[in-house]
Amino acid sequence: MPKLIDHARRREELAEAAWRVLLRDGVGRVSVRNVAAEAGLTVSSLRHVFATQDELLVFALELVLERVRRRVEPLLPVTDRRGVEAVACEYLPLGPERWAEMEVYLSLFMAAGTNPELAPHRDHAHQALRASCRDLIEALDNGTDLAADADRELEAQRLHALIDGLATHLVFEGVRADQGRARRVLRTHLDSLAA
Amino acid sequence: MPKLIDHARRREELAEAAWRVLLRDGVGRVSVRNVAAEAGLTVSSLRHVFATQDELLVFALELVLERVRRRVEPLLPVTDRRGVEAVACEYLPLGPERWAEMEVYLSLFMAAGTNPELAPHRDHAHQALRASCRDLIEALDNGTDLAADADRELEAQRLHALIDGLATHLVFEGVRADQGRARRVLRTHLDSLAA
DNA sequence: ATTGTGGCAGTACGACCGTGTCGCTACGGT
DNA sequence: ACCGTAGCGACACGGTCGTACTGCCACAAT
Repeated sequence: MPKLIDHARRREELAEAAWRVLLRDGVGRVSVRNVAAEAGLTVSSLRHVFATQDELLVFALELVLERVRRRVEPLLPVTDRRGVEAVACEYLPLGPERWAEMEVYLSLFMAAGTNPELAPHRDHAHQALRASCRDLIEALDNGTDLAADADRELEAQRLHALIDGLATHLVFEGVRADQGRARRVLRTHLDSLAA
Repeated sequence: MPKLIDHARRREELAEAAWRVLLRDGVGRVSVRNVAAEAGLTVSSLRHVFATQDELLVFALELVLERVRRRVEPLLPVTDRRGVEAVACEYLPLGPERWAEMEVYLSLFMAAGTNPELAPHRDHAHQALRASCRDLIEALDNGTDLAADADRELEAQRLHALIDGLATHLVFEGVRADQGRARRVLRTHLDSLAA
């Protein structure tokens, strides 16, 4: 065997290079050439690790999802109102790094509309966030922070939509959007569920 | 003067051809060549009307916004709870045609992140929808359908986020998403504002 | 010392891109 | 009847794209 490479590490390096290209030049410029150049490698090296462009895009999306999972996991299981807010806030792009992740996430989500390779990963992430919202509503219910007559499934969908809407707005409004405002909207929403 | 063309009409035809290309092949395939072919014209004809690709994209976005304005305008001014729900529902992509418009809208919004020509139009549309949500909350207030201690501006932002979140979910979930569900979530939200 | 192979560089191919430019054609204004 | 010009067809230029392919090189295994 000749020189060996840490494949997992290189995959992450290339995916992060893909993020930077996407953030700087848009999802349409995420080509194997541009990403390889951004990572300081040749196209051949990139294609040793990602045989096709789609593999690269899929991994770049999965890396975003994994980063979010990694942040949320230590906060589980959620038992009280405070925990619900902590997890929900984790889904919002608060801070430049998470803002960048959200931009990548949204761009690849839109790209999944016409990219069959991306679509299953988008759907899985969408359903996972929906399930997480169900858990959050469930936690509020156990903690008596949810009105007795509330429709749990419907409230999970409402929370899911609100989180994605707030996140989308933060992306649209740029890195320097008012993040405290988004937090306050989320807090108000959670408060209103108890009434 | 030689043969004359209805410019306004042709601009709309070309913009709708651009929509079809975007929906079928993705925003990355909205090139002057593809759009011209979709409209059954030559590139030269297209470029007689839209000198550059950016002009075409901007007009395609503006056409979406104008269609929405045209639908909402006859519902104004909003005075009661019923009117609020009618206008808010108009912002959701209920039905295949509006679903397509929303997909175009979202795609071009994301593209605006790295396209300076598109960015002002995105910002204007974003602020216009925010203003409309403010009006809706105001209407609820006048009709005593808003809790007395509610923060109007914050509630406008919450409604805005919920609408965009629901709309985004309907786009993600495809044309055959459960639109009645989205309606029910919206109704529940408006109901909750009175409590 | 030989050898097989992972890693990487370079090049090539065919396709598509935005845009500029030239020239023809047909028709409205005179 | 003539003329200018809007409309449009065609082509070229320089660029980027994904991907395939060849060949070199260093090093682990033998």
